[in-house]
Amino acid sequence: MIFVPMFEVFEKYLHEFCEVSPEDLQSIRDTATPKNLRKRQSLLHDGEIWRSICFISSGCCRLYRYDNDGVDHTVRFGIENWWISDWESYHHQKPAKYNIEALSTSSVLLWTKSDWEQLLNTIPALKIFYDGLAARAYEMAQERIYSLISSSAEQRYLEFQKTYPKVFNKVPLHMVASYLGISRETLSRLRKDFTTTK
Amino acid sequence: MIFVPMFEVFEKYLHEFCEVSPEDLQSIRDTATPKNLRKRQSLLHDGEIWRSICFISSGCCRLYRYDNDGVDHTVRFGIENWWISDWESYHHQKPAKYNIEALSTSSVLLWTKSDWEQLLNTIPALKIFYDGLAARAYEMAQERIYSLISSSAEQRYLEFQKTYPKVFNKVPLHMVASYLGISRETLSRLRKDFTTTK
DNA sequence: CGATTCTTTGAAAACAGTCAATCTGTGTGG
DNA sequence: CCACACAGATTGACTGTTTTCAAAGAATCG
Repeated sequence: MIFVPMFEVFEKYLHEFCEVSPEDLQSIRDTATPKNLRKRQSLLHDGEIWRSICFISSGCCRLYRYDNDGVDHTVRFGIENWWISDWESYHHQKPAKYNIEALSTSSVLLWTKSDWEQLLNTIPALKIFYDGLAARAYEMAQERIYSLISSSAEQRYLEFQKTYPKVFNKVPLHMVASYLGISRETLSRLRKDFTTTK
Repeated sequence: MIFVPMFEVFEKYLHEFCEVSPEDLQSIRDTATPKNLRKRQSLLHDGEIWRSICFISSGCCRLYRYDNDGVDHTVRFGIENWWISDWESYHHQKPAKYNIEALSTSSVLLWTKSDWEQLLNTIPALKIFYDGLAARAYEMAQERIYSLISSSAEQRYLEFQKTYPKVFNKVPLHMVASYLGISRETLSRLRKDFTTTK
């Protein structure tokens, strides 16, 4: 069982942002379920209910959704030290519209909704940390919306590469294209333009 | 002073989602600052720090941002019973990248950050309500991102009209175009297509 | 090495942006 | 009450970008 190193990553992460007592940390540890994922393994299928919150200790995942034509669209990536969830399904405990899968071998920590809520209720520092996390997620979403309505595909590509280099280096280009809202062919041609004009 | 009706709107709204005692409600009322806005009046200029949270009692506002070419992009609308803020500026108390203005005669209620935090700390029900509000805002943002990366301009237009009819009917079309990430001319032509083919 | 998966390329068609002009409705001042 | 200004919406002609479809090259993995 590769339990310990996985939790160590989380513990180190948590200590950076949040002061919790050793006892509280123990509670957090006790309620966590570690899970190892192979490449392409699914964590959530649309239609299911997402019952946990999920911290990525290592590897890379994505949140995506199929449109009416069966084409999938990458809404969000997650790498180590990120959280990934379908918040809508989680908050309302209703069937998910989104899917989550690992893009490479990954390990994650899961807490059930009730356990996590319990932790938030009993550990004020964790609640404060978590609220800040949600606030930042919203800010990032707004920034992305602004980018999508105001910038060209080329600008968005460069911005993504610059802002999330670690993610960029871990995911296939056709998923970057999907994330940017353009076709893989267009992305390919944009990249070609850079190398020929520069 | 048109103080009372403005707060009545808020009170009615709050009661729908949140149970607070009369005393708590009084605290909330006491710390609110009402403000009337004329059409085009600004609530926040980029570069300033957004120091309050803002509830719209009546009228219509928008959150927008200028790009490097000086073109403005509407990131969000707000009408009665909505909140409007630059959360990034609010949370970190740093200069705003966004602007907020009234699109028609509007009245809003403002709470300073410290007053609001005080209220959240002393009124658990308000805190729970507020957390839920933030969660829903995030879900809506994610839905919008999905729409922007997966749907055509035409689909996004119809979707917006259907999902937010009240907003749609209050704002000029060129701002709808800006919100959808297309030019006003393109929007105008999309609309023309509907009337000729149907 | 054979089979996926990922990326690139080409050509045509669909789509969206720009610029400039016009049209429409609203409200204001003379 | 009219004339005018102004903001908002539309249109035309043109240009530029993006998609689509089909095919072919890389790269990766068992």
